[in-house]
Amino acid sequence: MKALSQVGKYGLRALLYLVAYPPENQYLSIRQISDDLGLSFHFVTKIFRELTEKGILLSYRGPSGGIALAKPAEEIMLIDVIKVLEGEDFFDKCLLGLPHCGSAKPCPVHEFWKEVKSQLQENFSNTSLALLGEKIRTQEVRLDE
Amino acid sequence: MKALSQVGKYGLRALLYLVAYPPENQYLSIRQISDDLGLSFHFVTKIFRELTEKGILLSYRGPSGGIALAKPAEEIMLIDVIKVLEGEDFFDKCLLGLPHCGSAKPCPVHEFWKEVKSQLQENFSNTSLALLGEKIRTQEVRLDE
DNA sequence: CATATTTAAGAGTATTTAATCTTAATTAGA
DNA sequence: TCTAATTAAGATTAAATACTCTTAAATATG
Repeated sequence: MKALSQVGKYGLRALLYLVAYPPENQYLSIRQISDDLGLSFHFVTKIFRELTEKGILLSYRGPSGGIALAKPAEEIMLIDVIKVLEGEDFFDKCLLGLPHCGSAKPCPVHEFWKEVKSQLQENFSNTSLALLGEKIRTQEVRLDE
Repeated sequence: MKALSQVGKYGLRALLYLVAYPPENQYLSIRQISDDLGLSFHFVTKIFRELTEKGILLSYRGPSGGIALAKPAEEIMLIDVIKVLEGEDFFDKCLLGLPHCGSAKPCPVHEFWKEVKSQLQENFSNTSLALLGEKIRTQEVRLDE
């Protein structure tokens, strides 16, 4: 199941890299992230621009410039990132693509799909980048490969 | 969340149409299904060919030809259809696209995503086309729009 | 002020997915 | 046997997504 686009996958991985390995009091360069994760520098740059415009990242140009979190990682929830990268309507879509599907005109799998989306949304709403960053640092989970 | 491709969405809708409104002892033409659901005849034909090759449908050419279920609708589970239309690995993919993600090398959202996929897989495994067809016939749910 | 380093912006290209079109094969019925 | 109705097969086109490239703007440092 391909739930996320490449933008979503790469963006989330690159962002988590920053959260897991933040430079102290300074910016982290996109080049280091993209090289370390084996992602396209230009593609990551484009994705980060979106995150910067939407207030999740700060960016700074010039030598020793780069990007940084705009807020403490404790205050950024996974759902905020997903909604920027995949669109605000990420959790609103009918599994069969029916535009008027809803409680009034449910599609054949509406009720069940609603529950799945709700579970996802709740989890993403309660998971901070800080939590995931910590799991990465302690090597409980991995960001590469 | 775009869980299914157009092939999956159209294919499932078209198949459910057949299940909900089966002609007695005969084939249903693809033209009637695609016209009624407002889908491309050629696209649906291509999708049905796949379902025929994989043993979910029977097809018959010539006048009063068309397609029919290869087995009783009670014996066809949603998961069988999804796996044909979206690939056998539909439930095996890492949310972040990491090829080696698994219990040995989990990605940051592995555990949670595993549960979501498992819930989906279980539901799809326990839902027969017959059940959904009945819901459509009784207008408890809808296939159009 | 010159240069190197970095992100910003957007144009351009490639790949994948979606959809359409054309022709062939099959079959029923007049 | 002819014609119309139907699916099969695959070529072709269109659109969306995924990248890549080039140039501009900002800024630190010598």
